[in-house]
Amino acid sequence: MTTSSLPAGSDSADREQRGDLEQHVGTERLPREERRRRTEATILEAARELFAELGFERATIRAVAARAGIDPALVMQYYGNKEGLFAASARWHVDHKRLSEASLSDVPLTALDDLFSGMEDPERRDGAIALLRNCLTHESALGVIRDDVMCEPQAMIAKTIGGDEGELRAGLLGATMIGITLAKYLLEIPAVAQASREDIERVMAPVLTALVNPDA
Amino acid sequence: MTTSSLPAGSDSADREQRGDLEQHVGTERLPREERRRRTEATILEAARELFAELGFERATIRAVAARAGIDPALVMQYYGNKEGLFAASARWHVDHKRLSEASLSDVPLTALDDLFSGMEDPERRDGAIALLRNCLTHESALGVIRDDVMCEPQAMIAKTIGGDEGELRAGLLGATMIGITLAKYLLEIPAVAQASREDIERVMAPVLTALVNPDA
DNA sequence: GCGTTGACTCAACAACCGTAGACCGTTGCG
DNA sequence: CGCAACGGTCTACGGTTGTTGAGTCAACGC
Repeated sequence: MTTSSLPAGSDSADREQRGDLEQHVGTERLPREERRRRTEATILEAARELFAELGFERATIRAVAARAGIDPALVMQYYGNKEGLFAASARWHVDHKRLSEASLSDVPLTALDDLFSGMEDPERRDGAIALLRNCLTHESALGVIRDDVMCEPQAMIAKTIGGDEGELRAGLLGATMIGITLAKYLLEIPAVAQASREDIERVMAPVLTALVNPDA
Repeated sequence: MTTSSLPAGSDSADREQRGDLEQHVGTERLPREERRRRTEATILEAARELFAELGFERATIRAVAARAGIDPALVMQYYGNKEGLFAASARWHVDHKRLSEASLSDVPLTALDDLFSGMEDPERRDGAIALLRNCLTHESALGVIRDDVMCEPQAMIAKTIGGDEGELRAGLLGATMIGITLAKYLLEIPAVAQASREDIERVMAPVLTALVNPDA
């Protein structure tokens, strides 16, 4: 019986917040493997939420465990240390195939589309925000953003653009996309945050076209 | 030399790094007022450097004091608490007059110019980077970025652009500028970081013109 | 049924951080 | 000169954090 009660009076009251998902992973009886998978997923989901909301430093392992309804030590058992937990939490999905197959005139809308669908999919959203939120203050988050999110896609786009300015233009496209993402979803600059996906696409599409295809 | 070694020894051994500016603020004898001003400035400079390099959480008051060559308690005496120190450190200069007087066709280059001159002026650079570095994880840094750096200038630009899309376009201009700044100076995306100021201005000027003045 | 494995908890450690208060020597003023 | 004010240091407290190791109990294979 894994009590869903308060951790009595040990260290300090781990009363973070939540009436959210207080029940421990398995009040129900389950086969070991299935149970393990569920706990792992529960921890990961809690970690993603907190890393996304609070950032790496302020999201404590104790708070993650409390949100997942388990003991802090269990988090260590699953992910080794806080860094490992973060590495498993922060994820960004890039559609390489779609991007490499896009023609020059399709690049702007493809990029915008990838961005929005990623940020508006509840499945991917928290992982992406966790990554973005920490990319300025956390080394490994920066690494993922720089390499997987920026450099790699940029290389493909640069090839599509061509010329000796291809890389620079692709880089500036990436910078612009990051800027819009941050402004809308992290900084929540009103003018951008309140705008609909369609508004932004309509305004930005010709602008980005002027960036990647200046001769058009 | 900006090595940021982590404290190796125990609590009492505050031997951070040395050789840097180890001599205390006044080995020399100075009038009280002058002496006070100098220590204050020294602390602020050390704080700016560390907040810019490491971010708010990882930049400890002990490390700031060590870099300034003084006692940690003195920092508290000058700035009240860590939050106060940060508020005094993180600064962004916006040239309101220049921006409000710019004609529509001048807006792009004015914005780019303000950005670069701010980031390349050693006097303002660290304060700006300290602000940017923490704007995703620190509430008061976010407040300054959102209000003073984004919203306020955007309102002026929106007025210059006019129309019912003015605010959105001004917001997206701001988002783009932030994106380029982060990519070049914080994330250090190679394609953008290695590009010269002139390269970026040349490529982006017509693009930003298409954003703020789509009818041109 | 029984021993073993594995999921999970409990209690604690060691380090570090921001901060407070007592203390010291010099400077400035009457 | 003498005394108050001030710049500055020293020491320590209370709290939080990541992390560990021993221990508990149900699930599993035989």
